[in-house]
Amino acid sequence: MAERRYGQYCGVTRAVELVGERWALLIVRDLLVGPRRYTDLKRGLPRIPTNILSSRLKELQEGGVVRRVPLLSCGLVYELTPYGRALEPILLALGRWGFQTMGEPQEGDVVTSDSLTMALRTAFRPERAVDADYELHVGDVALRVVVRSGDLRVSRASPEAGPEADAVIVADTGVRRLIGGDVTPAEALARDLLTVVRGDERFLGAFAATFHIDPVTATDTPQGSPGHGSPGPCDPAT
Amino acid sequence: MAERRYGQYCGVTRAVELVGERWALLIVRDLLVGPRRYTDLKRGLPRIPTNILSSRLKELQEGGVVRRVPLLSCGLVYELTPYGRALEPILLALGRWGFQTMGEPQEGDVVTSDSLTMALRTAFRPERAVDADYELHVGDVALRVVVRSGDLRVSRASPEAGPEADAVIVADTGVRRLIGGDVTPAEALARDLLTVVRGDERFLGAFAATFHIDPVTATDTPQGSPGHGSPGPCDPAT
DNA sequence: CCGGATCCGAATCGATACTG
DNA sequence: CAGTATCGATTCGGATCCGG
Repeated sequence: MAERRYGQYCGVTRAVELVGERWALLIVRDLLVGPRRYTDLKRGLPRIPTNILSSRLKELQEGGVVRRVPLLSCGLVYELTPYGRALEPILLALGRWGFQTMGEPQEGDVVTSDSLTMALRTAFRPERAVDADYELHVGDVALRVVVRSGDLRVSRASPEAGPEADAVIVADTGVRRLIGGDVTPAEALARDLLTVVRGDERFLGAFAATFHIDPVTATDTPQGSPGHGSPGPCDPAT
Repeated sequence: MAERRYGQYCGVTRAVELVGERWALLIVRDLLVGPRRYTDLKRGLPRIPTNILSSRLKELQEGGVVRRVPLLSCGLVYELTPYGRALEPILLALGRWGFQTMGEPQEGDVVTSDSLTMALRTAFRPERAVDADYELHVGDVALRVVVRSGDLRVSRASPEAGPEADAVIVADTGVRRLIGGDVTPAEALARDLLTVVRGDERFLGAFAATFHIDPVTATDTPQGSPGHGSPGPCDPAT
């Protein structure tokens, strides 16, 4: 099980050797939410084969990204090492980047608690954040989302204790267009992309201000430096 | 050739579906330096099978990451779309992350012009940059590295025109320890990790100030939020 | 239930050869 | 220069099984 190498002495190469294998970054994504048991990971990644999960965890441990922590008489959990946690800004940026071309969900796609939590983190704008307390339902995931003084805290919504949040938003995948700015809160309500089942509908404005991802933001360097130009002095056609 | 899906409706998932396949991010890395021909990419990725390069380029085009641009009577090049270029900060961060655990080169590892260029970009500190003009040799790659008023420009060193740069640094892979801060410029010279074949050796101090990657920088959130805690109220052992 | 290990067919990857 | 074709080696996916 020697790790598959690319044969280059380079930081990017080393990085993709550590976390570039199939499923690895999704495991890291879930572990960024918190330590997880083997079974939690399996539930959060419904289509991962168990032998692959097992291999990845082993490789991530060898790479110093993940640590295996036994709990006193309670089984064990996997958690990120400090080195693994340093991937957080990278995964948030990757999530923002991928968000922009997500389109509509494909048949069979699921939304998991951890992926939705990370999605909210990627979209969170501390500088525009409006204090509020939401309960957000997407698919069959229900999260409690508390925004307070520029800080975001996401946890699972407790099923029994009902009337706690300021607003309960039910938004099966339509929340993407709100966060992406494709629709205004009013439009989203009018087109029934989501509903506010309890609390003032105006909390939707606060939500849209707090969670937002704008389209692209490419660095507009004029595409590469000259001097590397193997292409030479030819103009692009069209 | 249907893209291999993970079955999750999530930004990170979408991102790894677009650029997570083997070799894809290394292709993007090279294209971040500038538009490249098929053959350039092949030379820059010596161990990529040509059919894989072909497949990846096709997939990256379908994903809107790469564009195929015919040159007037001069063949064609691949270049990043604006969406693809938006990966630049992510690849730079990944490069910094991987850099920290690169260790010594393995047998057969190569350093390519594009990978070294990107490595310099990942390590570049505009705020500490000292204006200078280097010629940097690593392996059989020779780059011209010009730092001027907080700006970095890297190009291939022209083999014939010799005496141009302020200093010529020859540093087969030892430059990693200098950039990583493992050694001071003086130590690097004393231990013969690199040599300054022309120009004042003090340019090495400028170089080390300008190009630097420090160890880790993990966000020190106390490891995940409570409320997600399936692990429950058990203390970690040890 | 938890934490995997094992087995096997299907898909992908790697290496080389070949072509317009 | 810019790929396609072929084929064996690996890896992945899906299912089952097993010890605590």
